[in-house]
Amino acid sequence: MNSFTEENYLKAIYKLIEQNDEAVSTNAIAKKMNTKAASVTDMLKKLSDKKLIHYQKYQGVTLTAKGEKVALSVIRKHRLWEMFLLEKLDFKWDEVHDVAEQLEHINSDKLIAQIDKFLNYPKFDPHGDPIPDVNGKIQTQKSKSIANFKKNDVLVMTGVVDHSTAFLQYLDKSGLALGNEIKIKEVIEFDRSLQISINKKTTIFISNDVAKNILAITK
Amino acid sequence: MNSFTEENYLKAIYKLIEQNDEAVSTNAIAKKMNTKAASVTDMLKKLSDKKLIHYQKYQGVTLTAKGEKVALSVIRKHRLWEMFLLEKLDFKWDEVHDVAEQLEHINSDKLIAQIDKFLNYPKFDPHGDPIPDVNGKIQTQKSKSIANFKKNDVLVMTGVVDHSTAFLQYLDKSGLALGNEIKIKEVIEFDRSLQISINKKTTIFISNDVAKNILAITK
DNA sequence: AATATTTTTTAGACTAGTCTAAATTTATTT
DNA sequence: AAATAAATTTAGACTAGTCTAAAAAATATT
Repeated sequence: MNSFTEENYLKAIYKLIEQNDEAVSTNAIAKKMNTKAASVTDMLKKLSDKKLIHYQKYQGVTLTAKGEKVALSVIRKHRLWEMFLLEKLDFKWDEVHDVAEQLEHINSDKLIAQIDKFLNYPKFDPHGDPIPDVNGKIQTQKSKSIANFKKNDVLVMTGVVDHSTAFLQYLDKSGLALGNEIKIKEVIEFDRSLQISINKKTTIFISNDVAKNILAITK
Repeated sequence: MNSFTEENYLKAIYKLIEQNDEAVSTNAIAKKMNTKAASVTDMLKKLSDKKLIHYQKYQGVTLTAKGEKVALSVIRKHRLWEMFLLEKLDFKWDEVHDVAEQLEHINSDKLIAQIDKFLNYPKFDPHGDPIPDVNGKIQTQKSKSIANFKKNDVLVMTGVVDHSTAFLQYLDKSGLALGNEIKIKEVIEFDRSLQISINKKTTIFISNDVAKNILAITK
């Protein structure tokens, strides 16, 4: 078994690799983990001994298959617990992270399998981040503009193309935010404008111009 | 904040005090915690410094109000998590303990309040053990023979008076086990025999002699 | 009341994880 | 290609929790 600390290091390394797709430096890990480079070096030796990372002095690290599996398992647990807190226990987004950071280290295959089932096997969290399956497999799916989807598609908003204040204010006013569930209720043929529902509640109309600037993935 | 280990020591001390209602010895704690007396002594010093226990060398320990509060909070979390696993995630009794041992240390007031709410504020776990409330208050209730209850009472079976093999086999055959929910469906005036349902499923008849030998508390 | 036994504590050592400060290696600049 | 700067590692120390072995205190036995 791996300690909480080891799991946290592996998760941090995974996320850093994900960002730039190259070996990550001791300093980068230290920054992410809010610790000192010397402490990181110590841990890297240990993880290397356990065959969880590829590590050569001064050369940065990558994950071994074994290490990646552990990282993905932690990420899976984190995201499932976040979903659970949000959907079943009425947590707000800003309350979720700290608790999930603790829960992600609970060690019980059955527990996480049942939580997964309880949530009806979600593939993405409300951020649009994919939830790895039991085997660590990730549903990779590129965010697309919601103008590309069709009637009755259920999506999760993951980003925007236009980052102008004007546009963001418009989104805010319309009640659209990252992580929202968007369902395409109607596609108007004439001008490709959309009728969409947000989080199963409010329904709004948006022009094709706006739609093109909102990124989402299917839920 | 207290470490997992400190919480576990406090919980162990609480339970030992509960059993005999007197100061508990270093050895008793060592046995309960599966550790050595020397380790216990070290921890007792620490807990004493933190004003969580009353400790004088060679004299055994009791909990301070502060220490008892921590212990009760851990027990509350443990029992609520057990209920949650059993009732919401289809765990079996023997699968519950190890996971609850981990979950009881998760630190989030909101989380445990929501779990409590989700379970509809249970006062006893399926063992019949009381679940302390947020303030550490325990619903004390003595187990009584089910011959003492009346029609429509909903109970939790907590024990037996007669421990003979014959009786236990009879219980087993009847589907009666510790922790079962028993509802008094009917009390026959004539011979004080009972019609009871077990876990909302099977309904059986038992004689007053049998009823006198089954202990339970109201749910 | 003296001796033996049991219980508890102390002393010193070990592991996991962290730190500071110094040394070493790599990268950058001139 | 030297010199300087930045990144990384090593050395040694610290805390939390644990252990074994030995010492001290309390309890039981004769």
